[in-house]
Amino acid sequence: MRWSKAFVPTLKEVPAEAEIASHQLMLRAGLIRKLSAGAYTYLPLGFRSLLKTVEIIRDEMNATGAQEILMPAIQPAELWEESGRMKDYGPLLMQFKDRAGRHTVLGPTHEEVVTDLVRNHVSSYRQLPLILYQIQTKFRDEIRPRFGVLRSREFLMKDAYSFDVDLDGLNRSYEAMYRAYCRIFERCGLDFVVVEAESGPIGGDVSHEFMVPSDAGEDILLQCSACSYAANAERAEVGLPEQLKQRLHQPRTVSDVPAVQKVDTPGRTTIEQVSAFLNCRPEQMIKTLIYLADGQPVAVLIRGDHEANEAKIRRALGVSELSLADAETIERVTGAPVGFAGPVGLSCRIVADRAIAEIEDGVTGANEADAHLVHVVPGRDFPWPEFHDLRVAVHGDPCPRCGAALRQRRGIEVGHVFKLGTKYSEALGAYFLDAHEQRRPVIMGCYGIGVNRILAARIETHHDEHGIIWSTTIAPYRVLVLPLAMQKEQIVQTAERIYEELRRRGVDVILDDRDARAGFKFKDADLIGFPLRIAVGERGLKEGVVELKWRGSDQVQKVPVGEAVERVLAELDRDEAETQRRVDRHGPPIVR
RNA sequence: CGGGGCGUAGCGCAGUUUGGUCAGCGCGCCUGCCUUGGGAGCAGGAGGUCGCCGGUUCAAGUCCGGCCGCCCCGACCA
Repeated sequence: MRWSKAFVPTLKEVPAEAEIASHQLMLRAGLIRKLSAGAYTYLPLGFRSLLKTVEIIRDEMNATGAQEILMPAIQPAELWEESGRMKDYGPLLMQFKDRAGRHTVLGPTHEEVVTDLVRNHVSSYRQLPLILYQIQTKFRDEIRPRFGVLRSREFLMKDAYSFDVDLDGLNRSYEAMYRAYCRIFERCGLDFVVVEAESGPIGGDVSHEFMVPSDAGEDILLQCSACSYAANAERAEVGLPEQLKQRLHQPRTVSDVPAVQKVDTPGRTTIEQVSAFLNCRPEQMIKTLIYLADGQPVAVLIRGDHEANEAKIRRALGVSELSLADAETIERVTGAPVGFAGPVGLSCRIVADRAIAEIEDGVTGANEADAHLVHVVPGRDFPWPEFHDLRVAVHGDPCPRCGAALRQRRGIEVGHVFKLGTKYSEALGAYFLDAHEQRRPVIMGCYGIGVNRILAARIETHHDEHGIIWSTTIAPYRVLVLPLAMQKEQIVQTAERIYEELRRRGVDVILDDRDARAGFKFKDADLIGFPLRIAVGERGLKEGVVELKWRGSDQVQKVPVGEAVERVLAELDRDEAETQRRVDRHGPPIVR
């Protein structure tokens, strides 16, 4: 490509709308432009990177035996009613009625459509296993699109779906996808970690996320400082030290805590307000949350400085529906308005996070308006409750595997794999006949990659004050030939020769043939971040050399003009081999 | 959806408090000269219904009302 003919609108100044590095650089380097909130045009350079990423994904997916298909973005709403997901996915769906009045949605994901396909065309165990995938635009009416392409309303997703006859088959498919994902992200030049995850509205029980650690990430992950445990904060378990474990079975007898005392706390309903008003620490407070668990009120006790984890509560209670109770229910259950609930004298079921067992002299709501209780001792003033891990894990908590401290960091989710089981096959009726003529639901898994996010994550984690630092694998062009002065015949001719020869040898290369000053071209080159730069200038030519420089390095290699092309090819080969080594270094996946 | 901020030329911004030489600056763009190893210099020039609609006023970018768009924070009693 000749730069003079290319549509590459770079920006010297940072657009006001962009806050994080990747967003700013994608705009400045002329990779994307915004149409409206969460909707972006990919310009030629950005689109090249996107397509290269797609090709890597396709290559690795095909290598697993998965088969590529393309499903419609337009989906009948009935399918979503049928799967039961209209309810919990509803607000996220872009919906419309077509001219015939048919309720239609734009696909945010394709479990329904692919399961419909399979139920209609797979009826025998002989047709399984099967993995189908597609790379397609997804639509989600996000609450708040943000950070450029990191959370957008329209984005490119690779979604794969596996269909197996039994759990062993599912495990094999899952592992194959997991392995392929590691290879894909490694090839794209991402530093990623795999974490245990909550499956959310997709459903299923086992799930892993592929995270690129970065402060710009929206997810919080907890990683053990000693062992290999890593999990999304939504999922992370809190380790149980032996000492605390003992205590859970046997309330300590405390003799030096005075009797419970009721104190006035007019209008103080939050932990902050009460702790400030009564001058106590949030760690002393017993937060009492009234939930409706499958319609039944349950009081959940959480230490004041901790946060309840609804997924954990749901699992601990063994219920499918869980939500915080409405004001009316709270008043009925506790006898007090919202903000004054406490476990003392409460008649409904009570479950507590394990940290409650360590409170010796607690503060909690009095189940009476404008009043709290102090000197509350669990086991003395209210029955010793059942204990579970019910809170969100935080930095410093013990690892559930080895007890070492968990470290907290933020991460960008680039991929997610789920073991779905039979959620969709049963809801939509995807059955097959096994070898014993038994009718059984297909066992499913699903596997997603946010393609746009790969670009953003790479940039977010690989840039400097001058611009982007691409991996050669997904850079818009791998090589830039940069003649320093266009009015010097010899410079232009040399640059042209190298450019043409590289093209002939199959290298994707761009020639900056713009009649601009050298400094200007250098700035653009660094901003976009073409990995390998060949500068052709008067100074070098006097010695018969051109200058080779990798974007991420300070080293400039002087190479005789005649050897330039071979050297570039050798450098690219070396780089490729290095990538391959990194990919191969990934051993068997950590699938639990 | 709640809170906060913003909307003036392609980009970044000033001007709005106190209505009236208030259509401005820098970058970018065009023309010419000059320059050519890290976003040069000089001269000339093009480009804006001041987000939209309505109101107040002799007069509105500026005041009032409504709407739209964009960005950031936060979302289900703690």
